[in-house]
Amino acid sequence: MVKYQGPELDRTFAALADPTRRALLMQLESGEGRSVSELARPFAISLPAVMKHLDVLSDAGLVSRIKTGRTVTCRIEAGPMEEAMQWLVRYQKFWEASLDRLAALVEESGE
Amino acid sequence: MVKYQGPELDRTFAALADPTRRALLMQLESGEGRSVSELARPFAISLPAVMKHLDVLSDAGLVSRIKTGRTVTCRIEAGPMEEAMQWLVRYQKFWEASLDRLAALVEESGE
DNA sequence: GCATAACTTAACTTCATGGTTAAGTATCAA
DNA sequence: TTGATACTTAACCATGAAGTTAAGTTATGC
Repeated sequence: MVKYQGPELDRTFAALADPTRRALLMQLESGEGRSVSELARPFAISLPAVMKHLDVLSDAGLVSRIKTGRTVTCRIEAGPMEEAMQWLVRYQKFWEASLDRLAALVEESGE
Repeated sequence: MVKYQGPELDRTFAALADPTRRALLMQLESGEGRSVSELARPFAISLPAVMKHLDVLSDAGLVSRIKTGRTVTCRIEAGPMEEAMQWLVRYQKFWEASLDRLAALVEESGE
């Protein structure tokens, strides 16, 4: 019973492929919500450009937005990252020589 | 001393965002090398199209190619995936409530 | 040496992405 | 009620990504 996770993984990895979007997620790392303009402030690009990045992130399910009055609060939604990580874990054996305990433990518990 | 890992992560995540490329990597999962045409066979797309995907994968450092005579043997290089995974790990706390052993084990061994 | 197999390169098409500016819609504050 | 704040939408542009077909190289095998 394997979930059909193709398109979701596509969107997740694609969303994470952009440095601006990763920076946006990093701003949300504290777990506290932030407004769109607050998120946009550190960047040199226009507000609409940031909005598009937020669209990509929420299409990928990585960010949720709630409007309260005129401000929109963004929050991180890490669920899709879990799938991405599980995809990567399958290849861990290939770098585990240079890796620490993590690989060993996963391997150990895997079977 | 944090490595400047932006562009590498860009390329890694971008390479993983395509289902054809993920399928190519999955074919290399056994660890044994495979020729280009062997890799291309399962796909409905043309050989040059597959070649371009292999270019993206090797630009991202995820695949190495060695030419022997007229055949090119491809092998998986998982190094860059480790960085990607380490990036994702920072967000693990956001989904760990709903996660299985993996999270628990990583957490346990992590500190 | 000649045909075929295994790639590679080139030229082209189409569509998505990431950016812009300009104008539009709410909402809040005075 | 008017003006500023906070976001949204629209229209546009340049670039790059993913595919195609066609032609070009370079080995092998007979």
